[in-house]
Amino acid sequence: MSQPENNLRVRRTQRLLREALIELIEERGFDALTVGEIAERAMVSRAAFYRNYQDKYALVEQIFAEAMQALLEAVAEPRTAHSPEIWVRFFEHIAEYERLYRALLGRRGSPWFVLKMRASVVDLVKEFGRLVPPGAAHMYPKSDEFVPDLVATLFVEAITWWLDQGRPYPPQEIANRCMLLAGAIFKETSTWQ
Amino acid sequence: MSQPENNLRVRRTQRLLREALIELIEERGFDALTVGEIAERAMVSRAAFYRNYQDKYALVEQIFAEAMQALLEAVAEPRTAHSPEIWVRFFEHIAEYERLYRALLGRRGSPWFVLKMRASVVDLVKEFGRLVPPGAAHMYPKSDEFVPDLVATLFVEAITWWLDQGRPYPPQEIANRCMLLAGAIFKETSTWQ
DNA sequence: CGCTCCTTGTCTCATTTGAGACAGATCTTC
DNA sequence: GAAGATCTGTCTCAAATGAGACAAGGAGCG
Repeated sequence: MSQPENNLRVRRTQRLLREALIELIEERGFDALTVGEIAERAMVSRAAFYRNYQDKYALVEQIFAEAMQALLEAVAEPRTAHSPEIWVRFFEHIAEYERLYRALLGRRGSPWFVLKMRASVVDLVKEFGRLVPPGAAHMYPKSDEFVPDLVATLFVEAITWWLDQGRPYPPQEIANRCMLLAGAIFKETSTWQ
Repeated sequence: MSQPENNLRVRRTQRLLREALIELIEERGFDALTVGEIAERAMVSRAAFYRNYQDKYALVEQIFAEAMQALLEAVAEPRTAHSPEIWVRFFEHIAEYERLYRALLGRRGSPWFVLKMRASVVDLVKEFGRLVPPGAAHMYPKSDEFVPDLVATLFVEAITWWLDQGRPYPPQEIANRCMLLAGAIFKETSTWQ
């Protein structure tokens, strides 16, 4: 259902369905959509939809998974993998996929995505979190799940705000601001326990 | 090959091919394109291309024909069909299909389109030409093919200029200027013979 | 409750398509 | 001009899709 499929027809059908879904989320919101509507917009039969995806959630989940894949790749570039630079890459990725994230995280999306997004960012923060405030390594107890969660919430909130405002400043700057805020959280919580 | 086809797969294939062609004309110019390239961009097999079109010229011809159809419909709206207003509709249509006309008429297009476009506009001018300069009806000998041709050239040239400049002013104004110029031609040639 | 309307998920069969091979044309490059 | 590559246009067969029907399950409404 989601393994790498190299058949051209299958890839095309899935691409058309993905594009149709994003369009329709923008127009009417995810919750209001029916499978038939998505298929019609994609110029694909409803039967073909069900041959490719279990339901509309499976479709959006694939979209999401691919975006996360791309996000990881953007963030894990060798040269930047171990510097605060990764958060600039992070927001550059968001900007590149703006349409997708606006649709999924915005008003017409669903709280569901926000939760999934946050979960993904939590993983990122856990892996790269020590790099957030330059020089603040190991400042929070590694076993503590609360701090990464908090920082991830901050980042997701920042994304939606940033996109809603029409990206008032460049990735570099929003990344810096987020890092400063995250740094403050790190410093505060590092004195706990 | 171009009769109304209501099969969803056929319509989808043709739509994908049309979109791919426009994209590729923008990127590399019409002449440089191969059928295989167009098919690949469209995510359609080369075999499917040939099942739907004789060659790339047939494809672009269909695109062109559909645009002309839309142009005629835009121009022939009942309420405006018999007033100089049609030339405003004309440029509004151009603006709506800007991407298409830029691709076809611009540098990356082909002189071929310019000729086809001019031919279509000649027909328009012949049908509605008397409306160009308000009150200048019947000012040129109807059998004279030269004047409509000249005016059509003027209009096509105006289109490419207008689009290349990024549409410096609204359809209303470019239409007015063209009508004034056409009017001058009409007046001049009306004294001939 | 009962009724209607819509959506879902699944199925079958006809049809369009994709993959790939092919000969011949055309373009490149030496 | 010869050789190698690329493109064209056509073909075959397997595979994915489209049309349409179907039962089941809500959702809205009187």
